[in-house]
Amino acid sequence: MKLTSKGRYAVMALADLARFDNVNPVSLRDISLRQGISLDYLEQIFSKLRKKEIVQSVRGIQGGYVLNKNAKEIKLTNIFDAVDEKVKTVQCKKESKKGCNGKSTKCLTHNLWDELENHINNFFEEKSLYDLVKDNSERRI
Amino acid sequence: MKLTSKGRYAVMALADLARFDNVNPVSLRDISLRQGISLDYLEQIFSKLRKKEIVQSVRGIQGGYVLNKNAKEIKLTNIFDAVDEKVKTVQCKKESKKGCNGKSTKCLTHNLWDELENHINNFFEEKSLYDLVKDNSERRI
DNA sequence: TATAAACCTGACTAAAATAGTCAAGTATAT
DNA sequence: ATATACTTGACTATTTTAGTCAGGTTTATA
Repeated sequence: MKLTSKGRYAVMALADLARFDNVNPVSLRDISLRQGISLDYLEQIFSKLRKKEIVQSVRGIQGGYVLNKNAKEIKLTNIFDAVDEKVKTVQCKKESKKGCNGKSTKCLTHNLWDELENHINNFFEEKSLYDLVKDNSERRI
Repeated sequence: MKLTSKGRYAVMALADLARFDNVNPVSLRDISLRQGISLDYLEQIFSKLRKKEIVQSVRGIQGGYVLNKNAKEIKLTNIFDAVDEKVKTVQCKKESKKGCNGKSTKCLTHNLWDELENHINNFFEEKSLYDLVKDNSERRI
């Protein structure tokens, strides 16, 4: 059970962006250098973030990305959703909800996995990008 | 972020065991049939569970496995730990705790991942095998 | 208006993890 | 005796991950 780099990088990059986007757009190159994430990989990630309207792009020299919403309105859920970082506990979801293929003993633990998924997703629902940067605002230059 | 089959199967198999081990040891073959898990794979899993003293084996005809502790004392944490299902959110843990390699901007999100790990692990600490089977005891034959 | 910075896209791939299978045993109740 | 069931270790196909690579397009500014 682990978080993938894609989800982790997305949050790291947006946290970085949230701290530095006050004046100008932030270039991926800067984020790449500060966070130690490959530029090419960042481009993939930001392409998805843009499609989900979490960030906005500014092309050309001095271009980059800016947040498309207030940092308080961007939940971790939204970020993970954008980059396809899903919380999956069990496959049998798509089948009939009760009994999982009719074998009633099979999914003794079905409710457990549901609870676990909810438990984790609640965490992501409660945290916003703002929650991350406010704690680090004293580091701001 | 997903739960692996190994962890999931371990819990499913133990829940099955907890329901049926009142009288006799439960054979892996029975669990395999009821839960739809490959026998060979179950053997790998139970080998680990036995080493961690979560179950006890009984050899020979009519043999099988029994729980080695009261179901209330077996937490999901213990199960996942036994089969190496770990909750991992971030790699930089092993390095220096502050700043992650000295780059102070890098781990803006470090605390977040710690919180997430704790959040998930708390869930596993709170749930015991008994919690699973008590909810399903009315299904018992 | 040339040009370099920076965004944009899709295809490709090496490495790691996963989810098993397979083979060859050993122990013991009946 | 012997069938049942545990025991162990090696092996492997598939999938996922975590990127790289190549080739663009856009636009501020000198």
